[in-house]
Amino acid sequence: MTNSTPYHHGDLRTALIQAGETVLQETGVDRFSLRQVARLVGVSHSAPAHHFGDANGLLEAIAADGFRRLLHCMERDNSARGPDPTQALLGSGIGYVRFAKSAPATFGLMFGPAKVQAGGKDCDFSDDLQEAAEAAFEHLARNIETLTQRDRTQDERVMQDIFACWSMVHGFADLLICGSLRGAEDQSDEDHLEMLASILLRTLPAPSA
Amino acid sequence: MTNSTPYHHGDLRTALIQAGETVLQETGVDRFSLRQVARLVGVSHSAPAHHFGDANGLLEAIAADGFRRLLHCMERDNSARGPDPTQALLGSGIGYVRFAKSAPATFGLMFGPAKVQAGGKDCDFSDDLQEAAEAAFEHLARNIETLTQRDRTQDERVMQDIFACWSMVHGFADLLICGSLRGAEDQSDEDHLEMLASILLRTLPAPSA
DNA sequence: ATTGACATCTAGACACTGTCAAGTTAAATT
DNA sequence: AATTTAACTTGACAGTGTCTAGATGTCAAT
Repeated sequence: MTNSTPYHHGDLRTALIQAGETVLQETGVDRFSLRQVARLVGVSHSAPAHHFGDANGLLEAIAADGFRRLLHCMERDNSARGPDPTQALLGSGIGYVRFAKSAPATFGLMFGPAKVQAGGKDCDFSDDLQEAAEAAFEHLARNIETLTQRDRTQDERVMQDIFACWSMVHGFADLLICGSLRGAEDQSDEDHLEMLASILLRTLPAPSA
Repeated sequence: MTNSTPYHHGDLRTALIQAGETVLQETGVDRFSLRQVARLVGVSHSAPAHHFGDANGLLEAIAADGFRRLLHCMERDNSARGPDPTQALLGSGIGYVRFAKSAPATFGLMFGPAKVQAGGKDCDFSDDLQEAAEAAFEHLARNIETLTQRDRTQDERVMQDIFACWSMVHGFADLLICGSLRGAEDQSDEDHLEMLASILLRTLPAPSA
């Protein structure tokens, strides 16, 4: 039945997430409105509440989706750089920044005020979020392990390497997004990524020959 | 005239900034409300608009104040570590993170969606913000210059050193705030700072002897 | 096929928000 | 002392999140 306005939207949940992300990018987090998302999809204003409960519920779902796409970006650029561990890790970092620039609002949401540990009544969304976030972390951790050829459960230094690398890439992405990297403003996107690569190379732990 | 409710609040502007920061920390950015700030100070709901115009105006003023306090924290821990350039720079980084943990909501605001380049009708607040932000940047830049004994206008590598150092410290602070540094969750605040110091030490450019 | 349980969505209401226009009061200027 | 100017209040409007109750479709069991 292809009625003009069917009572049951086929797959409202994912449609809301998609529309929500659109609204998020266009209007920013502060102007984000559940009702506007509902309007965009073409459902009543309180339909989203039934799927995501709270307004944060939708944002959490968007953030979880963001983490999955972040992981995808990292994996993509990681394997695009060939088998060398250093180059692969460099690729992951570049993918990280590339994603942040492609969806800055979502990126800010993912690492914004900690909604993860909020965990209200419905913890399933939070669980989904946490799972997606950890998957992205695992990708980075494994890459550093293969680079240093050490196990993070055996050697404490590996954890420090992970944090160091992650902090650098994340900070670079965040500062780039909010426009604080003044001197690099007039440069192109590729210049940014190249710069990240060069400063990352100096930070990366030397590969255990 | 110390009347109970004088018509003219002595110094409403700074009172609003102070109360605004309190509300920001307690309720988060999303639940931040101009009216609540006005209520807390004890003025009418539209009094803030007269001082800051937009709602973003107050947030910008809070952010500018945050940058000044950030600089203060950096300078404090910088000189507390003695004259050695490496130790001094380390202190600045520690001060950076210390501030971020003491006022996470303000910190998130400062590096959030770029309001700086918004620059609506009243650009004075934005100018103030930009000025305060650049002052903090200058502190870091000068410290790296004295460490490497190079001029950033003469040598391009200095700019890369600055970005590398800043990215690392900023990323560490941001990840720490949003609770993404899982392995370091059970540790105390001092442990966090110590860890930052050790991973920073490996990143910092070697002092030009 | 009918029934009833269930998930999905709508409609209306409430308190709250930001912002605008107009009015009121105090202070500063002349 | 009169008038301009700044500081603040009051009231109104549209928009928002969320709650409650009701309408509509779906599906399994009888």
